[in-house]
Amino acid sequence: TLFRSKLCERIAYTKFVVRVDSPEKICVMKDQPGAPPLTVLALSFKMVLHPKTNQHEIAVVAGVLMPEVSSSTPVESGMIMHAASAPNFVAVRPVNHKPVPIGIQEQARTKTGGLELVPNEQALLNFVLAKVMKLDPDVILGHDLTGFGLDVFLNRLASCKTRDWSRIGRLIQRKDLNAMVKSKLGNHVPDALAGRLVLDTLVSAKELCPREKDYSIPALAESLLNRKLHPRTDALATPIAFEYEQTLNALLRECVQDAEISLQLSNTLSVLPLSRQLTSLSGNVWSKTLRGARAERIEFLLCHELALIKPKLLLPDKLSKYDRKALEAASNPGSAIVQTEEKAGRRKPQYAGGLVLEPKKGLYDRYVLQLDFNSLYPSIIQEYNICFTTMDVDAMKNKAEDEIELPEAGLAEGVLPRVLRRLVEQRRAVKAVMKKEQDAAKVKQLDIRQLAIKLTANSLYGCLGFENSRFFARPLAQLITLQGRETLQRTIDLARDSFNAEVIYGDTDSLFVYTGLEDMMKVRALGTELKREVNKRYKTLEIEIDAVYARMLLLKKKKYAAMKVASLNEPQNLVREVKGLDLVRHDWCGLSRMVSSFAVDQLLSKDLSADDAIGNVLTNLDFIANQVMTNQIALQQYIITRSL
DNA sequence: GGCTGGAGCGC
DNA sequence: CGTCGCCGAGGCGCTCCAGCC
Repeated sequence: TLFRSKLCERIAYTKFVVRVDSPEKICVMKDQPGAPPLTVLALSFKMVLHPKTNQHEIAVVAGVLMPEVSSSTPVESGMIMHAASAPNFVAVRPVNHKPVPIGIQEQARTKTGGLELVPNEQALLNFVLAKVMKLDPDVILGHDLTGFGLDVFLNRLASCKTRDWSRIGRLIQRKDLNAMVKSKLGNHVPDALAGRLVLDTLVSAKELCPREKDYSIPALAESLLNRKLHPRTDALATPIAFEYEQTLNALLRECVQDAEISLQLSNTLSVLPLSRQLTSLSGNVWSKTLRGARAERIEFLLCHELALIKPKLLLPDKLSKYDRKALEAASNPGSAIVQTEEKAGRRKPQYAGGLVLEPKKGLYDRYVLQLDFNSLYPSIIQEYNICFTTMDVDAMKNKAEDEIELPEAGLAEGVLPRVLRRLVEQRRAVKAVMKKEQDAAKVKQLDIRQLAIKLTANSLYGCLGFENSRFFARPLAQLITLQGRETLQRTIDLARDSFNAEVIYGDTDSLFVYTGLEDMMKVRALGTELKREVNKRYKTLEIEIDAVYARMLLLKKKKYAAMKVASLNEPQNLVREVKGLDLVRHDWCGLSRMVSSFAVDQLLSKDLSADDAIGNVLTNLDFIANQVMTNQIALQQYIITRSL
């Protein structure tokens, strides 16, 4: 039944409300007309601290609107530039009861740059609510919205007792917002914004670019958008910046730029098309995919898969911590209840993980060959048909690792192997399209998509070992990592025994072989031969030549640096790769990283003997020490970043 | 000197 | 109209550091 919203009881701010008697009456349309375009509103805030309450208050809001965004195809970059050149609005209010500078007042009067001047925070909040109502965006987008911006916004809406606060979403909500934001239970942003998608580019970037280390706007703008930004202030501004036209103008520009950059990041990463595909893949709710809840995606993926198999199976209950404790207590009535301190951080490991070889430390100056298993854990699940449908997980619950046995050969393919096989097939298809694609931008987007499929496949294993997951099955996780360790060990033994190869290091799914060779053709031949010998032992498991290094400095487990041959056809073209060393860690200052980087460059230099390299390093150390003593190093170079 | 816990990496 | 639900979080391995006994 389709109601005009005004005629029925007010449920939503939308034009129409559709009410369905039963979920069974909902079906998927045949001949889908294609998804309607989305309206996207990028928001950005600047906060100040209230001097007495020490609470965040909102002082500036900027919005950039992008209408007619497709959720199926990536956005062309031209459209973003167009949207960015005209911010939809930027609003500012006086801070600490001091009027904003005359120049800013003048800008607001003449509406230059869409600037709006409002008398106080309450008015600012209402201004935003009115804008959101009018523009009615399907997607509200911004950087760190869920962790900061919208969170503070909701808190301010509550504190200022704003009328009809739920206009920020599409559902009319009369709940007491104050009670909502003050209850300790998690994040209320998505609930408050019911009916709109919340796209937090910080959350998305973390999921889609796991190798990135700095997820701040300037860092992401540089690495993903190739844009170097001017040094900027924090989202938390100082009140004094509101007293001068120049500093306030800079603040306003920054706020608009943050919204614009966030919009560009979302487009570059194709967050909307990608999250929509991921959602279709797992059959969960889109807004949850955007929240980055991987465990829930896997849960839905498996629930749908289980609904298809016959005979039908009961799904495992989803147990909360409380449920699990109650069950535990019921099964051991005599035992005392062990109070486990649940800390927010990482717990102690519950089972053994990957095998890490003790490295043969040193500087290697001839070719090193690196071989990697492709998607080791997903492959193992498929190779050995590991699944709760092929094994009696309950019976193994309290067994030691070496008592857990592999499923018998010849059983029908389990649910987990089948899901993974499908994911692998899809990823292969994406990669095939990528190879044919000429457009570099589209290649990048396809690359992100295949990465996302890979991440989904990899997090399946993670969810088996995750206590709060519906499909938590520690014995399976244990068996998978055990097979991983054995697979790597067998490969090392084979390399040593059949090829007389010197394995100098290996971590979980990789091994590094010192070839002692200087002829690339021979290195490739060895690699190919090793690969063939390993792969013929398995159906699904597959090892590949991951890299060849011309020089390698191996220091410790998970700490090494090497010159990687960029392309096997051009062995002269080398790229530095550094893992785990101080110079890749943010908890060391810039100066330290610089010195460390110089040392690594010297040691890995093709044209230098080790002695000469060491000599240069020592000279450089003296030079830098002198600069430090004579105060010639910028203070910036001494800053370390570390969370507490 | 051994132990523990936290941070931040690697996979 | 308010209450109820009380969730919301992928894994382990390793090094380095601080702090404690």
